Parts: sequence; C-alpha cells; structure tokens
Amino acid sequence: MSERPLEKPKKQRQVLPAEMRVDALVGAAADLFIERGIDATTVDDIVNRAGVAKGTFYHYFATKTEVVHTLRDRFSADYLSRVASAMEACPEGDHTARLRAWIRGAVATYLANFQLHDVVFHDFTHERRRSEEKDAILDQLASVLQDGQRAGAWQVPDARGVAIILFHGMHGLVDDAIAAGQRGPEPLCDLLEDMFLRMLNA
Amino acid sequence: MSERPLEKPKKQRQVLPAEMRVDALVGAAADLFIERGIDATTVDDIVNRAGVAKGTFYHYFATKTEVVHTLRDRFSADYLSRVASAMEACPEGDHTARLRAWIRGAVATYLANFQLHDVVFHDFTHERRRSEEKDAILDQLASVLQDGQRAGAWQVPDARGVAIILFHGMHGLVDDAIAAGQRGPEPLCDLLEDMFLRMLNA
Amino acid sequence: MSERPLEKPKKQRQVLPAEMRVDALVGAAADLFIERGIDATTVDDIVNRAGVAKGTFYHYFATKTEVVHTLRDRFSADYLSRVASAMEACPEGDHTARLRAWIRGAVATYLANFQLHDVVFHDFTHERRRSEEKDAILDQLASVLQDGQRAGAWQVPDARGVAIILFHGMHGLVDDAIAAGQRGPEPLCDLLEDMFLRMLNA
Amino acid sequence: MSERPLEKPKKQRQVLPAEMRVDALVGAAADLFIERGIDATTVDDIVNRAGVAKGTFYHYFATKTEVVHTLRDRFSADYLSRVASAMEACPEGDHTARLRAWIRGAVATYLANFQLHDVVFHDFTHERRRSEEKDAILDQLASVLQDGQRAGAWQVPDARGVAIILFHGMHGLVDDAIAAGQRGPEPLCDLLEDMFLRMLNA
DNA sequence: AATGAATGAGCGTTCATTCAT
DNA sequence: CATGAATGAACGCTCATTCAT
Repeated sequence: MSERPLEKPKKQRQVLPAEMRVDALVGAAADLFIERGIDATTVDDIVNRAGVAKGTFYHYFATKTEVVHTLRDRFSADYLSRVASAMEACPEGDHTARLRAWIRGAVATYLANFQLHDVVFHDFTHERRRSEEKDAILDQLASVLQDGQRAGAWQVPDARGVAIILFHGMHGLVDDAIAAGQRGPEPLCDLLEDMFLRMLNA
Repeated sequence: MSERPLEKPKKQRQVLPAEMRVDALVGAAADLFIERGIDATTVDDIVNRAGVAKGTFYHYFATKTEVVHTLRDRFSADYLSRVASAMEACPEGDHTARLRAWIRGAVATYLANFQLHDVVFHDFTHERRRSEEKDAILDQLASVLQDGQRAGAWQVPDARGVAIILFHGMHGLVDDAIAAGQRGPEPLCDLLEDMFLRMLNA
Repeated sequence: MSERPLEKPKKQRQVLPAEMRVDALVGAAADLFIERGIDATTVDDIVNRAGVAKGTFYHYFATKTEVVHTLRDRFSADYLSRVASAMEACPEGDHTARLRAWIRGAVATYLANFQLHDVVFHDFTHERRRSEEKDAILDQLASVLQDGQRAGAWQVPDARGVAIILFHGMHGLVDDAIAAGQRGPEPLCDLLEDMFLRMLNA
Repeated sequence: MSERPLEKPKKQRQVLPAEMRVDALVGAAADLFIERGIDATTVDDIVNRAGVAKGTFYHYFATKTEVVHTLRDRFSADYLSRVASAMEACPEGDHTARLRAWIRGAVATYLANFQLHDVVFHDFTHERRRSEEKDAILDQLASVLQDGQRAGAWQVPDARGVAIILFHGMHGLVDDAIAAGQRGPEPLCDLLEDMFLRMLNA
C-alpha cells in the first residue's frame, strides 16, 4: 500500500532569515491594512497571508501595534528619501527651483503612497501630532525656505511656521484630488507653485 | 418582614423628552470619547455616565457608531455657525477684513474644539475625505475668496483650490501649536494673515 | 400662520373592540412567524405590523409565547373542523368512504396550512408530544377506524395505535411532497388510500 | 511573600489532540442540549462542562449552530449504522425477516436516542425536511421494500412513498409511546410488524 | 384601554496574546 | 526558530417585559 497522503500537508517547519520573515509579515500587514483597515485586520489574517504560523508573528513583533510603527517608519523614511532625491537634481543656488522640486516630489510621493499613509497615520491625535517623523519632514522643507531666505530669494517670518502651512496646504489639496478621483499631479503642482511662490515673493 | 440587605436602590424609571435623553447620551459620549478615545469607551461607560439603562441607548441610536456621526454633524454645524458669526461683524465690502475674520474665527473655533475634532474625524480616510460637511466648510471660505476676486481685491486662479490650501494650512499650523502646548491664537493668526494676504495680493 | 404639521403624526389613541385588536395581533404574528420564524420575530415586529403600540400587545397577551399558543389552538380547531366537514358528506355506514374522506380532508387541510403548522408545532419535544390537540385529532381518526371495526368492515388490533400510524404516515408523505415542491394532493391521496386500505382489509 | 487569597488555581494549559477536544465539546453540548434545550444552553455552559476556555470552543466551531450540525451528522450516521447492523443478521433472501429486522432496529435505535433526536431535529421546517440524512435513512428502508418487490414477496406501487409512510408511522408510534412513558419496544414492534406486513402482503 | 419610553439581564462572538511542543 | 492549540477578558447588541403617562 502506498502511503496515504495526509489531508493537511502539515506544512514543514521552515527556517528562513529573519529579514525575509519580517518583510513577509510587514508586507502582508500593509496590504491587509490598506484593504480593510487596521482594526478589521486580525493577526490571523496577517500570518495567513504571510504563510507563517501565529507564533512566528510574535517572535518578530511584540504586539500588533508594533507592525504599524514599523510601517510608519518605513513610510516616513521612504517619503523623505524620495522627496530628497527629487530635489537633488536642482542646482544648489536656485531656490525657487528647489521649492518647485519639493512640491513636485512631495505631491508625487504622496499620490503614490496615500493609501499606506492613511493606514499608518490613522490614529494620530494631537498628543502625537508632533512626532519625530513629521519634524524631519518639516525640517526638510524648512531648510529650503531658510536657504532661500538667507540668500535673499524671499522673506519668511518664521521658516517652520511657513513650512507647516505649505506642507499642510499641499497635503490638503492632494487629499481633495484623491477623494475626487483626480490622480494626475500636474494641475495640483501648478496651483501650489503659483500660490506658494506668490506667498514667498510678495 | 424579610431582610433587604443592601440591594441597589432600584432607580426609579424616569420618562423624559427624547431630546433631553439624546443630549445626555451624546454629551456623555463626547466627554468619554475625548477622555479615552472612541474604541476605549464602551456603551456601558456611556450609559453609566448618562445615568440611563443600556437599552435606552439603543432606543435612540442603532449603533455606537451612530453617536459618532451625530457628534460629527453637531461639530460641523457648530464650526460653521461660529465662523459665520465671526465674519458677520465685518462690513460686506471689506474683503481683506473678512478674510482676517475668517482666519480668526476658524483658528479660535478650532482651538476651542480640537479635542472633539480629533474624535469625530478620527477615522476619515480618503473614501470619506470629501464629505458634505467639509464641502460646506470649504464653500464658506471659497465664498470669501470669490467675493474678493469679483471685487478686484485679489486674483485667485481657483477659489476652491485656494480655499483648500488655506484651510489646511491653517489647520496644520493650529495642530502644531496645540501639539506644542501653545494655545494662544494670536501668533498663529498673525502669521496666517501675513502669509495668506501675501498669497492673495501678490 | 397655519399650524405646522408635526413630523410624527403622533398616532391618535384608538379605542377598538378587543376582538379586533387580538385578531390584528394574532394575524400579524402568524404572518411574521411564517415569514421569519418565531425567534426571529420580535414583539416590536408584531406591533408594528399590527399598527398598535407595544403596551397594547401586553394588554392582550401576557407573553410572546401566549400568541403561539393562541395560534396553536386556532390551527388545531381549524384542522379538526375542516377534516370533520370533509367527512360529513359521507354516508354514515360507508366506512371505507369515510376513511377516504378523512385522508382527502387531512391531506388537503395540511397542504393548505403547513406553514403555520411548522410555526406552531415548532418546539414540540417528547414532553409535549401527547397533547390535548393531538389527542383530539387522533380520536377523530380512531373513531373512523373503530366504527369500521364495529361494523365488521375491517380488523384493527388497536384503534389508537393504528390511527397514530396512519396519521403520521400521512403527515410524513405530505411533508416530503411539500419539500419536493409537489403541492397537488391527488397522487398523495391515491397512494395513501391504496396502502391504508390494504392495511385494513388484509 | 504577599498573600494569595483563594485565587483560582490557574488551570494548566493542556494541549490535546483535536479529536479529543472536539469530542469533549460535542459531548458536553449534547448533554446540555438534552438537559435544557439548545437555546437555554450557552456556549459558556458548554465550555465549562467540557473544561476548556471559551476561545477553544471557537477554535473548533465557527458558531454554536455548527455544533448542532455536527451532532446531527453523528446522530444520523449512528442511526444508519445501528439499523444496518440490525438487518445484517438476516438472510439476504428472507425479505419479511429483513423488514422485521428494520422495524426492530429502527424502533430500538430511536427509543435509545430520542432525546438527542429531539435536539438535533428541533428546527426542521419544510425547507430542510428533505435532507441528505433523511434521504439516506429512507433509502435504507426503500431498498428493503424494493428487494422484496423484485423477489415477488410483495407489491409496492412506490417504494420511496411507502418507505416514507412506514418510517413516519413508526416514528409517530414510538413518539406516542415515549410521551406516554412506555419505553418497551415489544408492543410497538408487534403492532408495526402486523400492520406493515398486512399492508405489503395484501 | 392605549401608548411608547425605559429597563437590564443575557449571550454569542472576537481576537490579541501566551506557551507547550 | 517555528508552530498552532489554548486562553479569557472584553464588548456590542438584542429584546421580552415593565410602567409612567
């Protein structure tokens, strides 16, 4: 008699490098969070999609929340580097060009990632509204403003304050476009460039 | 007579007008949501604070979520009317003054209510980011911009777009101030007036 | 100013004869029980459909279960009288014809009312399987058998026992036909007549 | 050391083969369902009697209803096999003996299990009255009839129809005996044999 | 007799986390 | 490292019944 194959293949215990496991879990979590939201996603869902046992999840993350934090860090780092590289193409001295580059980089990056953004910043209340991640992002823009200021390209009374206004102005405009189903960056960037430069060059 | 060892006083049944009951429930819910968040507040918590039985809650609301919606509607209506009355003091023709009034009204109202704001707009994702409430709020500002435009006070390429930028710029700046613990509106308003008017009058 | 009509017409308190109220409630309950089952029907459902306030229900019935009992009684009385009148057409002395009449009357009545039957005998367990209603129904058939026996038309060792066998045999066959979607009585009656007469005339 | 006033012993976690856990839960459920009925039995009752945590119940069953289905399947399988083995003792060719064996097997099995029967077939309405389980049971009897028919032992116009009549006749007679408190199979079997054979041999 | 607001005990289900293997 | 059975606190919601009006 041939061996009767078990109904449940009793998945072989598979030893994999930590990094792969973490990536699989974080990736599965990201997809599911985007699909159905954080609360509606269970740890079971995550491990099922990642093809891993439940205990394995807790081997790599202390809590479900920790995955959200990991995702948040990845999101911020990615955002920062994408915008930075968008600005790198610009000559150091051309401040207007750098601001334009910031706008285009920020809009493009946000448009490309807004779903994950929604997920990872979902539970931001005022207690957490000033975070390291956000400070880094604002600093990036504030630097542009300050450099231009120092070089006499424009006058800003308060670089951080203005950075906040610009950042959230941009954010809100893109949000609205997303909600309206307009996913093209051009008209948004044009309007933002126009208004922001008017603000600075007045 | 049999002993009656400290049984609960069997609170008398109170028949009250619907509006009072709803207010008590909504009020209790608002307080608790602000204190501990929506998820951490149970329906039991709400009815205990409101001093009614659990069934009474479900007599007036189909689900816990429905209270959040009610709160959202109340928040928006309140915001709208407060800002409107802040602007009413201004002469019709003075568009700059009206924009200033909008800024001061909006900042003051938001500062006064940000905790509830956090609660009721907590779960706004892009699917809901363009809502009737928000449209009403944006329209209010867009009207100011359009009136000024028509009167030749300034040039705005796209009233709704600019309204979005201003609204979110304001929002972000106040958020940051709240997070930093600065609750005074003055410096915020000054900066916003300065930047917004530069943007419009360029 | 004309009086503003209230949004809720505040249904006028209507005094009606008890019998009409009871009929309305029992009728509404029967419909709903058939539609969705007893458990899935709430007292609220019943009063809504009956167009009556909740308290009125408890004015006429002590409990929800009591309506089921009322319905049960009505069902049984109706069944009994329908079958009886089906047999009345037969000459007293023709026992075979009377049995045939019983079969046709019982099948037709059950086919016409099986939905309500399902509802009112839903929770019959062995504790309740011998009830007054059922006894009355079995007696009706047992009398036919006994009369025939006395007249020498057939031999039955135990009239009540045989009545039970015939009654449930009929019941089961009709149930199966209903489940199969065949709602015509003829083939069922033919088979039952054939088998039952064979049983008795052997 | 701090005092540890009678805290619960914190039952050790026991890892057991799935089958044992399922059996424990199904068994506890069956007992309780029989004792107090399905609705009056809570999932808490079941897990307490089975000695497991509530979550364990839902690890093995998606809903409370699922246990009822499991019980139904077990009941039907048990019934079928008991009756089958009661008939196995009979010589293939003796059709009357096989029918007698069916009667005795069916009566005995039903008498032995009627309480569980009441539980698992409690909510059978016409929508479910023709089920796979029942078909299997009817087929078993219909085969006996058909075999006898083919061998010329008797004439049945419609094997399935007659099987239904016999099965429900038997069922009803046993139900009545149970309700009357007579638990001995003999008189029931005697009557059934007499009547059924008269029906077939006519 | 009639109304409908108010009550509150009760229950099924969820799911993050633990831990024996 | 990896597995997945086991845990149990927690909660939203239902609904028959009561009773002030």
